[in-house]
Amino acid sequence: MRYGPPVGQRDPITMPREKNFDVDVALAEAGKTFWSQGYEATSMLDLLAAMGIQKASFYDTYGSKKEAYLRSLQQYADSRFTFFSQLIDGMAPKESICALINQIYEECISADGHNGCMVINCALELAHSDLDAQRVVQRALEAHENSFAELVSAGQQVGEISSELNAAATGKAMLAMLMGMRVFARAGATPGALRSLADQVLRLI
Amino acid sequence: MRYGPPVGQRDPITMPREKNFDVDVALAEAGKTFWSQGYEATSMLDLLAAMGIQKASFYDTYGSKKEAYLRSLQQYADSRFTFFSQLIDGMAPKESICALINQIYEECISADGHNGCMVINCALELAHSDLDAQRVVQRALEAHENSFAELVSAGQQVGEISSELNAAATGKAMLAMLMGMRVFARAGATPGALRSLADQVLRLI
DNA sequence: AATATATTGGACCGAACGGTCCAATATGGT
DNA sequence: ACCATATTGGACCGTTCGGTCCAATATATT
Repeated sequence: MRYGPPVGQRDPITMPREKNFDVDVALAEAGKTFWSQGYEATSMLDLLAAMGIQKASFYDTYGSKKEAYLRSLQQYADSRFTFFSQLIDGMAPKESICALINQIYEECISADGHNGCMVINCALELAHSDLDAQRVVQRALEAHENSFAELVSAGQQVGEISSELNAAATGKAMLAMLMGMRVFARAGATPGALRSLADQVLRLI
Repeated sequence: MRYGPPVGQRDPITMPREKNFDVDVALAEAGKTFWSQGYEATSMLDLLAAMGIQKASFYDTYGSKKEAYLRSLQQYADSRFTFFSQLIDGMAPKESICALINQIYEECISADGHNGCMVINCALELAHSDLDAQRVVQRALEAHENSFAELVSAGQQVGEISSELNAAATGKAMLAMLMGMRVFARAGATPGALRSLADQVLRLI
């Protein structure tokens, strides 16, 4: 509590200088580096170079390397989920599933494809020992799993998908296979192998 | 203190003292540590404590941290492949596939299950930037993929599996789904979720 | 006993690590 | 002009990193 004169206290009338870098943009650049190299293998020098800011600005804004990592991971997960939702907006259930699979396939064979999925990378590197990371990963996987399950269920209701299937289990299975595909991609699989895998996912419905 | 004359020259007749630790056993202990923590997150202190040897012995025997990692990874891949081969020895094709899936499921829910598969862990952490690691990973994945494909093909020949299926693509798909299962396990999935995934793999044949 | 090697335990190395701190300076508001 | 803050660039910190080296000692063979 401060009872005396407002020495050193913020004056609501005079406003400070604003940040001249975009916090989210710089965070995204940090995320790309973490995504490609992993958490441990990324040094502060790597980060600052990618973000284009100085060390003091980094610690003022993000607190620590791990906090920045977790924030960038959450940002990645959120943006991917939003993107996927927009991608299938207005599509029929089965068409949506096909679109999602093809989108992931395209990403796998793209220039960044060998980086795999940042959530999966985190699942294996950090989520094993860091509970905060594990929470983010589990929520992200759960969200995608539920999306697939709901699409399967919706497809069953409109008659596009056999009602014999267990929608929840099938959704989980599709996600698992796509995760395997991401691992294959990061391990350096050929586009042909990845295309084959993408086609096989559809055999689950 | 050293008594007597200074260090003499090597005598090809007199034989040296033998190592009093088992090189492969110590390597396996190192492997367990790498498996659990990953390459970057494992320090030399971690390694030496797990292996029960001194730093000088380590560098005399294994050369460097990375060489030890690659050797332990190869040892892991070899021992797993041998174990799987023995597991299904004498079994029918489809029975073999079921046994392999159940074996992996059991490992996923075991005490070490949250460590996932060391080959997959390496695929995501090191194979991305280290060509030697990538070679080991790709050969291991290829071996398992071929095993599944051959089992599917054999199952087709004896009428256990529909001849409509593409054996190579199906084998790859099964491996991908099991890889996803391993990722789920390392991310902290429940036994029930993993059981569901194991059951879903069989829907591919 | 003599000799050759293995192992130990720790000192030591240069480099890199994540992180703190500060003086100088730039930039926004009133 | 004045003030509050943001940013810079770098010095600096203690720690840990992977790795080297060495003297002392243990263990094998001849």
